[in-house]
Amino acid sequence: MKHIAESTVRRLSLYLRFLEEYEAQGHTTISSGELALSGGTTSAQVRKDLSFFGSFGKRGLGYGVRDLIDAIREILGLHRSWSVVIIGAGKIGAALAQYSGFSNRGFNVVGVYDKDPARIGERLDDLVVRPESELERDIHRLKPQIAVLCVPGEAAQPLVDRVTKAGVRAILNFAPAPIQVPKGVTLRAVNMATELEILAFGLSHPEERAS
Amino acid sequence: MKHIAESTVRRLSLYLRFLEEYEAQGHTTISSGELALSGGTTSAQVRKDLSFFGSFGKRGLGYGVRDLIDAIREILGLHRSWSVVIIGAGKIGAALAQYSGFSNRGFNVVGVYDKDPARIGERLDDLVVRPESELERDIHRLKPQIAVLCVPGEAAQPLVDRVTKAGVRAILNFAPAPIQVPKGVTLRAVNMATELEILAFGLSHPEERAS
DNA sequence: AGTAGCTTGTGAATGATTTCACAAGCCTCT
DNA sequence: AGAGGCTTGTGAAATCATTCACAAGCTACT
Repeated sequence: MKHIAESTVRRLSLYLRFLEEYEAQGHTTISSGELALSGGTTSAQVRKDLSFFGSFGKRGLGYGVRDLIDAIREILGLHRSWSVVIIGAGKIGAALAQYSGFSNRGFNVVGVYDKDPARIGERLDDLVVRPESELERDIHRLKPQIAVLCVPGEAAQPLVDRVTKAGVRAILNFAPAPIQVPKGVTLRAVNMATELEILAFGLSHPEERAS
Repeated sequence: MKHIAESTVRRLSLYLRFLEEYEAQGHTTISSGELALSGGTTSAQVRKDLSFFGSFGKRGLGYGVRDLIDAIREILGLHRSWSVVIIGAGKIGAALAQYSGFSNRGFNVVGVYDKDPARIGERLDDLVVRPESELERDIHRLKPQIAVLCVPGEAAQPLVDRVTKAGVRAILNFAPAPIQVPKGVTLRAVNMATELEILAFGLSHPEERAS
């Protein structure tokens, strides 16, 4: 299979969310044009995105909503569940640990960790904050594939090194620091400062930014 | 000025963060190659990114760290401060309201709002949660440029309509729903489910994803 | 069975972004 | 003052992503 652009994967995720809503409204079939509206894109883009993975529609008719949901879930790897550890039980980490959007989309939070003894033992719904020193042991036992990092910037890289060495294959980094991962590990970063700064740029240059 | 790609702006924000760290370490000068390492990019990319806005380096020498910090801050629109309202004082909204990374980078949170009477009046550091019904009045008075949305998906669009009508020019959307904004308003969305799903895709297709 | 009216799937064309490659310029050393 | 060793800034080339445009295929209707 050819290399797939991140923008394509991101749009598939968006389509999926819209399709689920659309199905809940009782629709059974949808055209690429309707789906495009939800994602702010074009019908050709929708069809091209899907075409990388196969053909899922019927000419003249469109796509079966349920079939397409299943197909995209399969493509994204959501036909199975994934285990997640959250590292850092501060404000953001705790908020994520209790965020239901995680668990009810097939991402099971199997552990929350912190360094601070004051936080260890704290309950977050049905999870209990555990000491960071237990990370390796727990990762070997529970085999989480994903680690979500919610620690201060300077703590991020050493923790990434530890969890990747222990076998974690994907990192979602909320820590405000750029990090390096070994080959074969997928990394994504969400940086509040960057998001705000992109907005500030847009506000400062009204002429040359779209929308 | 030509249209600037979002990817360029995103990298500038990254460079800025690295430069600040680099300055704190006592360096006064830096080459495009060194700067590229921090952002996981190439020296040519760094120079091209900067070239859209002018020339800030000295051939043979590199860039003055302080000068470049000032230049990028100016480009991004960070030489002034911006006012932000946070809408939704649930877990994520509250975490953001108390996140110091906001305020100490020139983004002043001037208000936190919620619909739930149980949350109104709650203190979050030096902010007090205010009722959503006061939004329009406060926006006219305080003139925030940016609204950060941390509400349930279905509540998002109506709130966006209200705040943009009241004069907000930029939206950072954490609500798990796609939203529409009028022309002239800058929008960014951060969606936890999408981030995790991109990771899941990476985990499911190890051959064809980079890194 | 044939026609009309849709909509998909996909090469080709366009547009955008990144990378290359090198002339121009600065500093240091002799 | 000239040579050597760097590093920038930038057109041109290459790569990557999106949009176009149309043949192919399905359904419904006559």
